Amino acid sequence: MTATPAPRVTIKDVAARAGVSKGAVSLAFNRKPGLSEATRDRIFRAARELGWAPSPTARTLAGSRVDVVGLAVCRPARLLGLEPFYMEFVSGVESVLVERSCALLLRLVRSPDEEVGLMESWWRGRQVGGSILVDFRADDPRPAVAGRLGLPVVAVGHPSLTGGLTSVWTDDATAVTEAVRYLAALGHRRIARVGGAAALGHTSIRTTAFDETVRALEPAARAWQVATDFSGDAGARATRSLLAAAPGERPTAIVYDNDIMAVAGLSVAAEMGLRVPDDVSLLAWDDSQLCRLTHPTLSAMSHDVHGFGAEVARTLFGVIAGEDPGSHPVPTPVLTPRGSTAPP
Amino acid sequence: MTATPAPRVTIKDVAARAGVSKGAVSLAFNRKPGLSEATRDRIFRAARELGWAPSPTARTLAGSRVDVVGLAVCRPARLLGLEPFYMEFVSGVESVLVERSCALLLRLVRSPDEEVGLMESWWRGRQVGGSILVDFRADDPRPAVAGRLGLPVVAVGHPSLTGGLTSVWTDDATAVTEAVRYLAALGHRRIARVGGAAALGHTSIRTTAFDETVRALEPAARAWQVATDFSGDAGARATRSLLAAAPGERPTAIVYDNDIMAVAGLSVAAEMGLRVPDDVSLLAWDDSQLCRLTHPTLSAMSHDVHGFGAEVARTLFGVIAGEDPGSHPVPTPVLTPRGSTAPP
DNA sequence: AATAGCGACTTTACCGGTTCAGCACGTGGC
DNA sequence: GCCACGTGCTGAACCGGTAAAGTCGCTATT
Repeated sequence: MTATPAPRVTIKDVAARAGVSKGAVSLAFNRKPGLSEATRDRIFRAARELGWAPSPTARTLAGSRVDVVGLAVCRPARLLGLEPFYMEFVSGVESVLVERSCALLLRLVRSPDEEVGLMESWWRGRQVGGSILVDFRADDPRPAVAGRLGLPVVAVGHPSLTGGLTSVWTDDATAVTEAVRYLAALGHRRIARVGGAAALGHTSIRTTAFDETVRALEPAARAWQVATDFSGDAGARATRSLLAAAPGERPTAIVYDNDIMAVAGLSVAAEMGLRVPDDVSLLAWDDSQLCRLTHPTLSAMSHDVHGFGAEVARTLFGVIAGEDPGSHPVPTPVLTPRGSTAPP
Repeated sequence: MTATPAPRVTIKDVAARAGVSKGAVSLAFNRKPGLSEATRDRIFRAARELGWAPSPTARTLAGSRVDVVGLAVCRPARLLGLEPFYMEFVSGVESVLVERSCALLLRLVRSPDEEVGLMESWWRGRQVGGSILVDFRADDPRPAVAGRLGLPVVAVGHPSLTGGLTSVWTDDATAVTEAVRYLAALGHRRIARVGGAAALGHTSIRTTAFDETVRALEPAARAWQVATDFSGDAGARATRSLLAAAPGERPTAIVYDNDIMAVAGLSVAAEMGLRVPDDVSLLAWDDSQLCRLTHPTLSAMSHDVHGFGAEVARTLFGVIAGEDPGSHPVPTPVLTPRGSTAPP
């Protein structure tokens, strides 16, 4: 690694080769007016010949835009690794960033406070030109912080949670309603839901929607809901306790807030000697490939997570460009019936 | 988002407040000698009062180190999301980076060529101070590129693959041998392996080790190996074709190269009416939480992926600091027997 | 007493771009 | 023939730091 000292080529070299000043090179590379076609061409040719590209660092320092967007994720790594959602989401974000040769700064944080600190230091230090905010909670401090700093952000979450920030969101309430209606249509009257982390805003939205839908559907129907931490273990525990009731008392259908927990639920059912879907129907959420790998395959509320990430990135560029705050719904998750749901 | 124009505070403000020159502030913040305790204290106090921290961008431009490390991953996003391995690995890397307030630049690329291009532009543009290289292939171009550029890197992979670069690796060959010996000790004589992507170096290492171990063990034993793309679907397909043979001909034990494929295999066995582990034993690799969520639970070759990532990051800092190339083995994956393996 | 040496800072020159005031030149109007 | 103006480009200042060379006062040496 004591290799070549790397022959750095700078704007000055390009300018010299093209026979112009570095100011001209700058103008050319920022597509600004004030240069003749001929000069512009000469500059680009010189740059190509020398294999030069403007240094993002210097550009940033000189006060123009920053080609990096930040994403801080606040969940234990153990869970993150398992949630197919995140990597898929990130890849969607990337797909748009790449087009604008923008990079993604990723950070796993351990607490919301740490995330707020990171927003501040990233922005103050001009490390990012904007940020993606996920996992909104009730009374989330981030909208205020972003506003105070003037940091361009897009919030992933329902507008009711994101305090006036530009948001991109899926209509969880409608999706929950659709899920419950589907199970009810199959004849289920005792429906349970294994929800995600109670502190997260979208979890409460789903919880409320679930409750209302079940109640509206039929006063006699019963609903249970359990909060978890999204982990498979928690999903297994929740399922076990739901299914431990007497046959006439226990739920005949369970909805899960992600697919990992649904997989765990499937295995708990097997372990307890219950057949899926004959004895109990299971419905997953997010619908990663995992849902098609189990036996039986898992019915799921599926949505295009990659596209979701892409939309978030596009929206962020809008915000950075100075667009007014707005609300950007993406398509509602759609029910994909497979082998784990059937009439009771 | 038209908020406060952000009152940037710079080294000059701190210097003024502490009554010194900005050079002195720089000395203080880089813990260099040449300042009295008293002055140093005054400077730090001033900085604290103003909430100032040095701008990484300016530091980078001024030619000192870059506090960013790069990681380009070249696999389809669809697969990445599913491999618990990656996020876990990333979180391990992060855990070390955070201590040095270093950031991780993550990029998903579509081809090895694109990755090489990225290495060059990252390094030329001083976007990263070093890089982590994963997924080595035969005749991988990256060692040469890194050498030519003088880019500090650490290669994740067996030294035989990483062309003299500093490497961090797990002893896959030994682990495969242990896995096979274990299955043989249980009494299995027809053992199959569902491997990963054939193009990857560590896949061939495992393939060779598997072959040799089985052959050495007992000339009469039979071994099958199938290459896949690591996806659950491919794992399912491979399992299906392995188990389609007549009862006396088909393998009684299958080793998988990751846990997703093992989960898929489990479901294929169920779908074909075979009991696990009575009719066929399954052994997973990587051992994420997923292995404990299935029914039966999956026996696995498990290793500390988080710790692996951390070691990689530590090693990278060593390389950046100028250490000579070296080989850093991390503990060999260890067999964790669970419910999916038993005598035939 | 002159000088060397050192500690504690300050000065100054970059790093690689962006930006803007200014300048030379050609053109059209009167 | 002179002036105003637009075009095309240059030069210098600046962004926020780092690093090497320079300054100054004081003690130790010869």
